[in-house]
Amino acid sequence: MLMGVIDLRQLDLKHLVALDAVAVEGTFGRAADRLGYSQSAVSQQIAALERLLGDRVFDRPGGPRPVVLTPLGAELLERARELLARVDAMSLELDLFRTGSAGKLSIGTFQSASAMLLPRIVARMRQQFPSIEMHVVESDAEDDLIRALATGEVEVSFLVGEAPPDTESVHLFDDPYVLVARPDQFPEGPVDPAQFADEPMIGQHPNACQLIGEAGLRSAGLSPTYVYRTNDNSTVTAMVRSGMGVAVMPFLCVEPEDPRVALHPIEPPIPERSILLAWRQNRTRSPAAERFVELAVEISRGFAGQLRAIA
Amino acid sequence: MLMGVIDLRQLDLKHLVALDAVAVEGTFGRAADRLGYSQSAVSQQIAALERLLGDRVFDRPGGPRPVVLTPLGAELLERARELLARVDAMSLELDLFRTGSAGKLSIGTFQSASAMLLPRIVARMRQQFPSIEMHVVESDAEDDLIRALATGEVEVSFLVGEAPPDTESVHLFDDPYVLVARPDQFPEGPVDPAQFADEPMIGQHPNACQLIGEAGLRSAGLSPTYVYRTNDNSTVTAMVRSGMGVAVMPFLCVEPEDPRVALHPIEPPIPERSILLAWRQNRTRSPAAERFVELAVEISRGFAGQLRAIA
DNA sequence: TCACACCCATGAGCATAACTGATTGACTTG
DNA sequence: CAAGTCAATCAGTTATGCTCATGGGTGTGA
Repeated sequence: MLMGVIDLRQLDLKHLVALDAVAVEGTFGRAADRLGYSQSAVSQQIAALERLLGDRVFDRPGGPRPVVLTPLGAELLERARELLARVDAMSLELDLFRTGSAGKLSIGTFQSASAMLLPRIVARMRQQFPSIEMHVVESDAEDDLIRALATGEVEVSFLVGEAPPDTESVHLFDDPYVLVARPDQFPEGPVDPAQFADEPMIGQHPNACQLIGEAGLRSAGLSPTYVYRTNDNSTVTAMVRSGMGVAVMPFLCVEPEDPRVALHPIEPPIPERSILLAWRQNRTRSPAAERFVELAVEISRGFAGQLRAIA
Repeated sequence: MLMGVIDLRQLDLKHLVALDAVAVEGTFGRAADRLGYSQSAVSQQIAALERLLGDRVFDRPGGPRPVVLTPLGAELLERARELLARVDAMSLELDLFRTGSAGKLSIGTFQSASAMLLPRIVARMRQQFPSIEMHVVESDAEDDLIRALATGEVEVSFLVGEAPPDTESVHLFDDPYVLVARPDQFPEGPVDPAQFADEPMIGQHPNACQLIGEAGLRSAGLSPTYVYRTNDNSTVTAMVRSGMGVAVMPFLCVEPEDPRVALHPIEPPIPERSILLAWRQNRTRSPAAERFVELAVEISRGFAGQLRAIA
């Protein structure tokens, strides 16, 4: 940080622009015209530059002959142009960033959100803002996501349940738990928890969704016994299909188009799983994050409609 | 050149330094202490930055909590640090250039100078200033060299004879023409031009050195007939050795250690060839060029002594 | 050779930008 | 709720940057 004789940090970028203009025009006066200054101003700007460098940057032959760069001036100009180009590039990049058409966005998510919700949002983002670079951090441990949010590792994160402290969030929708069973196992329509109280259960390894679901079942009076646990949702349905048992899963987690299993609303319902999108409280969000939130809300509305259709 | 919303060319580098300090310290006040400003000043500097960008670069939570970068601020800081590093590098580079310990130097030269003089100077330069990058332009047409000097393609150039207009120069030494003959051809010591008036001559294709030499011979009353011309000096001596003829060459051009040819001063002498080092008049020379001139003078003095020894 | 044209440097005057110091208001914490 | 911390802001001063006018130095053409 300690500089030698020259410390260009005191430099004014205007002076470099003036240097360039004079070098091109060959005359302080014409350069001044071009820049909209008086000749005197340009003279003083170049003088300031030379004071900073400790040496002349132009030879002034006097009379009507044009001024010419000294070797030092030529070295400086070469670097100055590069620097100004860099500054212009910065202006552009930051402008793009500010308007949200470029930038980086890190997103926290968990399995079911990344399975059903995230792909649609990401697809829309990539289509509307192709220059936004997205990075996804997935964890099924809610704590990880909250921590990532707090450290800034992710700027927004999908979460389940209540908004943690120091965050703001939007509620996206409530994801009801549904019963997944063999097609012939129950008549179409709602099923009472009592009807499958004795069925062996298929489920995920304990994570936020799973635990909330189990708590819901217990509060409905059931004591479910799990005969198989896997975090792979298609394996869950496969197990149901094979007759090993039934599953109670968030609607988001099941592939609704699979004709080989039946989905039943649970009636009376067990508490829904609230899906929300959270970010740090009182922090300015990047425009990219704003867009992401907007899109998430919009797409979630579509999901909510879908949910009403089966519930 | 027309900027969008943001034009960082109006930016003051001090503001970027302040941005960095605040980001590191977490507080306007501590950043101010570090920078030697008042808290108010830093506050205003950041405000100026934000005015320029059109958006906040820090979130100010209020109270004793530290300020934190907004996403835009983080993007800016990343680029700002890069830019400041570049500026510091520029300071260093220009300082090295200014003191002559680094830089570029283009040198104009012609055959005999590049054969005998240039290697020694270049060697000393490379040894004393290893970071100076030298570029040599060689031409046996004096006009080319003068033109290169005028356009700035070379900053200094070796020349023969008189200094052209618009140049300054130092006289390095006078290079006498010597007779190159077979060892048994003449008795050791000076030879009168009349003694080899009828000998067939070996010489170079017409260039500055050669023409000056021929003119000298003619003014001494000779009408030399050339039976072989080559620009390769060792071929000239080889031809002399083979008995094809004798050569009159600038002393600089002959390899003085070759025992298979004899060198004779010419007495009365034909006009010497004045060797000088020239540069553009009234132009600031780069420190590298100054060093080069100094070294050239110094080394030429050694040559002059060597010349006196045989003349 | 002399007047002229051209061009940069410089000084005076002025506007504005930048900094200091003191104060205010917002917010957190004990 | 009081104390402490911190950024914003206001007023006042200093410094900087600009314009205008002028001076000096250097080629150029009558």
